[in-house]
Amino acid sequence: MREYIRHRLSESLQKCNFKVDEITIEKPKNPKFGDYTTNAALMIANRAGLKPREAAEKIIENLNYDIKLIDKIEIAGHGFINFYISDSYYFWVLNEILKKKEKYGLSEINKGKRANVEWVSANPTKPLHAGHGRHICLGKSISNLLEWSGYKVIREYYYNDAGNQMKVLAESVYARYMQIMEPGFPFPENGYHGNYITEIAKIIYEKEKEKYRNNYNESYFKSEAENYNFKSIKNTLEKLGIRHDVFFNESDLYKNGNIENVLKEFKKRNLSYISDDAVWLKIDESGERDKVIVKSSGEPTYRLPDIAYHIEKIKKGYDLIVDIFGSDHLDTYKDVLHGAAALGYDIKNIRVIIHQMVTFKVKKESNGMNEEVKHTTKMSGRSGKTYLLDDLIDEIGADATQFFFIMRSAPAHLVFDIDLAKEHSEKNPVYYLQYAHARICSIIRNAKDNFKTEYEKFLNPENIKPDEHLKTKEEIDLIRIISDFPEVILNAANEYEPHILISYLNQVAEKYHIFYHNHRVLNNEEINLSVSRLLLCFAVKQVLKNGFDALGISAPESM
RNA sequence: GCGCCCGUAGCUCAGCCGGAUAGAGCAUCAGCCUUCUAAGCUGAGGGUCAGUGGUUCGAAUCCACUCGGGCGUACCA
Repeated sequence: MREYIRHRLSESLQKCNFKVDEITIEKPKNPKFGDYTTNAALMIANRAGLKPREAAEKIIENLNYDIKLIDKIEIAGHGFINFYISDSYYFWVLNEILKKKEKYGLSEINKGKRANVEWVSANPTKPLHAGHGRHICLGKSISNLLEWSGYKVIREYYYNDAGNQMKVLAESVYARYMQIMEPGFPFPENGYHGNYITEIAKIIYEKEKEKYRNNYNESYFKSEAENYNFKSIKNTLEKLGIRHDVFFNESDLYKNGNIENVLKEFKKRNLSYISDDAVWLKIDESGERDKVIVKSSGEPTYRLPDIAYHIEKIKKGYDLIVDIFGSDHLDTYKDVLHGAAALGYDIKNIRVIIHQMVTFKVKKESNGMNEEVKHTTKMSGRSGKTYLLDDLIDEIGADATQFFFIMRSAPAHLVFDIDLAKEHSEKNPVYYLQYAHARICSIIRNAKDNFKTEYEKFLNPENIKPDEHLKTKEEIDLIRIISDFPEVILNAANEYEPHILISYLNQVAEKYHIFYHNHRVLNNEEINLSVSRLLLCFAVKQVLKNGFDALGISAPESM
């Protein structure tokens, strides 16, 4: 509809000889200003030497449009042109929803294109903690949204199984293993401290007893620890319904010589130099921002394999490559992109999403007083315990976890109110949405069980014309809002912002609850009205369901 | 110091590629269940859009500066 108006408008503008670079057509906040509005007249008035209202009149005179779609066009305010869309258009959309069902809202704009989304990519050195949640849930929803915009999405996990960290991990486990037999055995200075390390050591001891006592086998301890951690990570992801298509092993980059090749290329193009026995990558003229890519010890820093990895992704020819990072990785991705670009690779298809950190808020009852306790991302209080993502999911459920982590725009800091998320009541914003869906399911069940005639007509609605029966404000508002769904979901995908979809679905649920409160759906006396309302309910249910799918939350049949 | 992000109702946040009266949830207060789920609906109060200056028909939105907060600025990942 927006595009229709845009086309008609530019035709008219051409006829009037008005030149304008970009006309904006938007939905006014206030419904009394119509369904769509344009400021075209205000934009061109100055240049055309006309008053805005005069320009608006001229535009309308030359406007050619279908009166079946547009009821009326008005000039308002200083020179806004407001379009009022006819109800028959919205009833046509209602029919479309009922036809397209689970495909309603699926865009074809990116049909045939492939997108690679890489996220999570946590190192198998420790279990996922709650702070990881935002990253994980954002990536899940963004991947879904891209699918709704038409992409074939490849979900990828960059598996970082090389480098120094794994060595430290193995040594940490070995130390705990030894401590079972010799409590005084020294723990490595920069070792991993979590309880899970001790847990892994115990498992090894039970399996192998004293086989490795004073007989350190790095690769054995490494692989035991790695497997344990990765299993735990995958298990947590599984709870959130996340499955990756590709696990890309960092170590492969070493095995197949990619790292070395990239290093050679840098050298050949004079983009790197040696200083203090380390290899540095040139970033800019000043040299102040140059970064070490190979340490003096001969080991690469993480930047080098990251560059090689991104080059691999670019070579695969994706139409879109999405990287999702927390703000703590801010500087590194710039170096990585810079490195790839410096070697002549095209980085224009790479889109980097940076999200801010999370603060968790918990209210604790202590001594009868309410004490508000805030934890930061790392959630490592004095107790030494970290708050695991797993525990969060177990405590508040997968849907609330998903919802709360994506309910704010990525660049904004997020305060996660755990008590609110836990609340199984009207306070919890997740349930507001899901409840609307469950209510509809309940009505459909009721129809099936107690309104046989209506239900059969509903399944076979050939002779039912909803536009003859749905006349009230609540019904029309509802039809209007669900007709926006394709536009909104595409917008959320283009912006990589799931929260756009959340606020929209909130409006849908709100309109539905109002409708529900004011009108009874099933009614023995007015069969066709009941069936028409059933059809409307079904369409709303479909929009909610499709939206939940893109967000990554479930659509409960009952609550 | 430098780079990125944020500053909007008591709290958490939308709105930000300029548009008409700045919105939502929570919290507070007042109403609505013999009828398909009250996890719902209706109403009320609550604002110097951090500040100052600029750009223009018009600024929460764009620009500059100031003040606050977060993150980064490693031969850690």
